[in-house]
Amino acid sequence: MYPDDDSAFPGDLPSPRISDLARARPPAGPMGAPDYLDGLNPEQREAVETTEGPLLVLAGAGTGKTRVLTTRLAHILATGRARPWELLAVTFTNKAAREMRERITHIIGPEAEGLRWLGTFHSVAAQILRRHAELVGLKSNYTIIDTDDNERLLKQLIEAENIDAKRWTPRILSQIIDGWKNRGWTPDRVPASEAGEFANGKGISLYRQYQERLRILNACDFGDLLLHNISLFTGHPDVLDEFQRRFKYVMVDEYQDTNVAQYLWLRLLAQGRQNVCCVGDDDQSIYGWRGAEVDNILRFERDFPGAKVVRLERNYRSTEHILAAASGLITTNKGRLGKTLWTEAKGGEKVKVSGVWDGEAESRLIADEIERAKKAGRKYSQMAILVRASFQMRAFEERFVLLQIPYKVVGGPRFFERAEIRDAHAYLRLIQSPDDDLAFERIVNTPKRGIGDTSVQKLLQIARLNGISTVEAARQIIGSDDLPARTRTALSNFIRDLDRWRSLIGATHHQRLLETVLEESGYTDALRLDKGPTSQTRLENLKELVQSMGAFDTLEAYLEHVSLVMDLDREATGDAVWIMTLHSAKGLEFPLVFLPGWEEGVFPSQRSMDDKGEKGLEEERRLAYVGITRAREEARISFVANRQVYGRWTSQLPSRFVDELPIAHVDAASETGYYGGGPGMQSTAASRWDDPGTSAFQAGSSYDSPGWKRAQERTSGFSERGSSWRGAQGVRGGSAARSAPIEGEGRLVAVSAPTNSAYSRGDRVFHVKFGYGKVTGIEGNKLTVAFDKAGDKKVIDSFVEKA
DNA sequence: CGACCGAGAGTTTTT
DNA sequence: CTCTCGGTCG
Repeated sequence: MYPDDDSAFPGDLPSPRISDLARARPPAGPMGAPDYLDGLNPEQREAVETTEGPLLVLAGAGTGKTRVLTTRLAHILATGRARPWELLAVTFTNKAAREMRERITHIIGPEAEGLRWLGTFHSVAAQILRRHAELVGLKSNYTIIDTDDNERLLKQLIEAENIDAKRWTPRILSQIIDGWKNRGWTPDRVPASEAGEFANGKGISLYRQYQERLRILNACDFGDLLLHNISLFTGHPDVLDEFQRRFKYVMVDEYQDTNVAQYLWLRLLAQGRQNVCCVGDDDQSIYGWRGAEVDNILRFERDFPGAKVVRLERNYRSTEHILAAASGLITTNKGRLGKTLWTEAKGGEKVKVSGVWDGEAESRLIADEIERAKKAGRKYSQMAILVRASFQMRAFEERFVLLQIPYKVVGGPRFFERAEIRDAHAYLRLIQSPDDDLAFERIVNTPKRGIGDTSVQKLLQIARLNGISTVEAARQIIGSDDLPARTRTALSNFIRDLDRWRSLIGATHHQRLLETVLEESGYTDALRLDKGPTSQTRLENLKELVQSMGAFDTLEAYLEHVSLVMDLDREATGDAVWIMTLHSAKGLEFPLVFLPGWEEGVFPSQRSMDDKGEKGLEEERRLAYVGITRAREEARISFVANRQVYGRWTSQLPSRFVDELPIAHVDAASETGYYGGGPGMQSTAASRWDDPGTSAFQAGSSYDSPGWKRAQERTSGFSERGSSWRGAQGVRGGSAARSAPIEGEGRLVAVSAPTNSAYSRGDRVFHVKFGYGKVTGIEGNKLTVAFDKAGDKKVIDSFVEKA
């Protein structure tokens, strides 16, 4: 897992102790302590003031993590322990880095501008690599390629190997290679056991070829930034030493999301002085699927002997019920470092759980609640719908359009990933550096100018054979008779245009330059003629792109920026409900949060469980934890009995996570009539939520009460045995007698008794969505029915009636 | 070169 | 179901 754990690294370097610490006096507040320490709780303050030696800050959701991080940085600067350029502070996203910089500026003023090494892992690594690129076989003006270029490159390699590119797609290979890079493996380090991952063992060889192509192109992908840094440090101890000395203090945000390569990188840099502070929350590790290793945080104390661990457990965000519901849920996970969040915000609303008939009813329910909340004085922007997967968003969007509720979808295709933006960038890149072959390939025939694929292939071949750039190959071929005259003319015109545009650099402002290029190349004209539904938006995107370039002095500066910061601050839109995935909600908070789709297979996602088993399930559970803890005042969970997935109706079971919520902090909302979704279902007699005496989590009870312990010991999912949801539905189908509440381990549990089902095999039944069918199997209150039209389905008996 | 058709897929997202 | 991709035909 951790390659060459110790052997690959140079031995510990002398760690010079800073003897003249803290001579400078920080600005003093009324109590004699510096102002910025005011209002920190004791744990936060300890984390801030523990500047020397390794420190792990376990910061639960809403415990003031960012505040600690920024105050700590400010404290180190204010006490004169280090100068801004001697601090290394890494985050995962540009947004986090920006926010941190802003907040530090707020505390210490303009001195924060000197924090050159505050940034994302990738931007810091890119800076380091620029200085020493030649030591890993690159030039310092190397380009950073995006996933698009990456896949196109791989496609060429796959095809050159005569591998079936349908079975073994560039995307799959790209992901495999990325996974290897995330684990810190260069081609010669990939273990043989991984060889079978792609096209019968051709993966490693393709990886090697890919790296070779990148080197020739003087380019790297995102993973390379870290990997090249690691090779640089391990291969050149003097360079490592330089950076170890430079970085007096190292700080890492969201440590639970680091992958192995990032971990190795950090460990190399922090090894010298040992002044490393990692902040994270193992319970919020939700990026395992892209290489994050929770292990990194779990093993911190082993990697840095003598490490101090500070737990931030006081939550400032959510009310007691929300916190308790989330905490109860997450305790089902094993292998946690363990935290017990608490709050002074007692009471508040319980977490509301509602079950409804289908997706449409769910969107109707949530839209209604949003309107009601709006009437009660909440702003739309205080409410958010957090879904597991983006396909769930549509139902809400449709409903909102109908009711004219303003909403804003976060995520989706990002600005810099749109084709038209990439095309524009490719033009700029090619104008800037004529040997950017990837850019050339991208736009040589965009818009269509009569240079087809065959011609391009020929150009590539010539370029490869002669070791020249594709543009150079094009120049040569124009003078030959190797291509049809028409194509040569087109190519010649294109090259002529490129040269002309290039001559404008410096003379013309880069904003104007891009406009000229887009006009003269025919790009905008082609878009204007395009009658597709998106062409208008694309034109607007291009305008916005031109706009965004204004913030940069030169074209070069702009291009350097976009390759690393694939993110654009869009102007804030007005008051609107947020719709986003749980993943993109991490780090955010809202007074009112809706969590729809809590059904087995949707959330937890079937695929996560299939692919990663128990580990995948635990990550899903952490995602649920993240979801609930986004809520400040109210969290509303919902699930449906029937859902249309890819046009097929499927009957759904409530998520096991619903069952894992501690009863005392949950409200089944049966009194409001939601819990059944229809008339006659308002008062669900035997909902397990209603019983007050069974909770391990009652107000005032401590987490180590006997009931709590029992809840922790409970292992298997409740929905295996039946759930109150079915019990609730039972009322409708007249099958209440079949679902009897029983007392089990201190919990009131509705379990179906399999013996007395109202149906038997062979019965003809009718289902509202599926139509007529015949019962072929009975399992508790779940029936297997062979429907005449819809085929075999598992349904809950209360959803069918005798035909 | 462009328009049309059929097959296949179809979490989560950053840099 | 809906979208994207690739292939084929005119």
